[in-house]
Amino acid sequence: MDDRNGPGSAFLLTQLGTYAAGRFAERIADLELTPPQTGLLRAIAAGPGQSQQALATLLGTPPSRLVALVDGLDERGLVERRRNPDDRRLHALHVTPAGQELLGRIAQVGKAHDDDITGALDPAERSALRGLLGKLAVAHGLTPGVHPGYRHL
Amino acid sequence: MDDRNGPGSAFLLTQLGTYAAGRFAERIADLELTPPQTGLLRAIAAGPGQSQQALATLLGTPPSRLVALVDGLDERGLVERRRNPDDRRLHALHVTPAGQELLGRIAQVGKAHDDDITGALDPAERSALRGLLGKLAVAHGLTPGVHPGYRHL
DNA sequence: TTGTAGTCGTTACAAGTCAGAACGATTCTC
DNA sequence: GAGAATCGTTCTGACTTGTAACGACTACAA
Repeated sequence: MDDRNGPGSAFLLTQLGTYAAGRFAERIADLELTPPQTGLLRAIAAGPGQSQQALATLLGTPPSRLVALVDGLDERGLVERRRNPDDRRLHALHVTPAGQELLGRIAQVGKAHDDDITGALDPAERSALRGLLGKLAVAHGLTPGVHPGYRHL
Repeated sequence: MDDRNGPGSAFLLTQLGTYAAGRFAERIADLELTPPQTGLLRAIAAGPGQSQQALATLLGTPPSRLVALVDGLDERGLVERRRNPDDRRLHALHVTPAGQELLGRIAQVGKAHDDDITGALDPAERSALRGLLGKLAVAHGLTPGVHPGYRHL
């Protein structure tokens, strides 16, 4: 390969991305959450009252997957399915107080995770990296806060 | 969530990483290769004559998975299993001329992929990004050229 | 030498995950 | 009101993956 120049940025990006995803999964496992559950919980909190189908299209997952995910969060009392009185087919999803409290802990974990990943950089470098990554995310039209991982979430 | 500051670098990293991985998978699909096959082919080329078990531990995959992967490359004449005369249990893996030629095309695809991913940055920014990502990869002890994706490869 | 333990590659098996089709309940349209 | 369409759910089939057993072969010990 053309390793005379070392790996390209794209390769480093996927390498670091999967590494970071793995570390994050380990961290939130302490909260007994999987990455898909975490993403779903955040998506529900970001737009309360959304229907499952709306979330399915937003997250890019088949509706049948959402059922199991919502079930898991519902059974633990983190999320509620409220019947929409105007259209009783829809289930309006809301985060419970317990879910809100857990979101706070998720935020703490996310912060620690971020510090861990970028720990080798000084503040100026961190800021520069953040700017460059944000620029790329915008350029490729990535939805803020949503993973493009079709299979994982 | 703490989205008042926007997403952290770690989140952007996983988001861009999975996105880049998906785009790369699409590109090499034109060569009728999957990402795991591509990684394996490169690993064999990087260290010719290695045994399958050595590769399994290097890539972090169970040996039983390697069998199917090597089978796929072997059937297409890209890779050879040569019997090691000193220890006939081992299969020394080598890339065939056809495999070498395909590696050349993979390198071209990788270059185009890299330009695509970092296309929104000017040369100075690309260089800066490359430096920062390389620093992080070293800090986290990532093996050069090997994905930490336990499931994908 | 013989035999016993250990290693390598392979195969067989079981568990889990996922997408797509089919189904009831409900609503919209004509 | 009747039929088409929508939402959530369930069911089913295909696929993937790790673990465990198996045969071939080697290394070490008596």
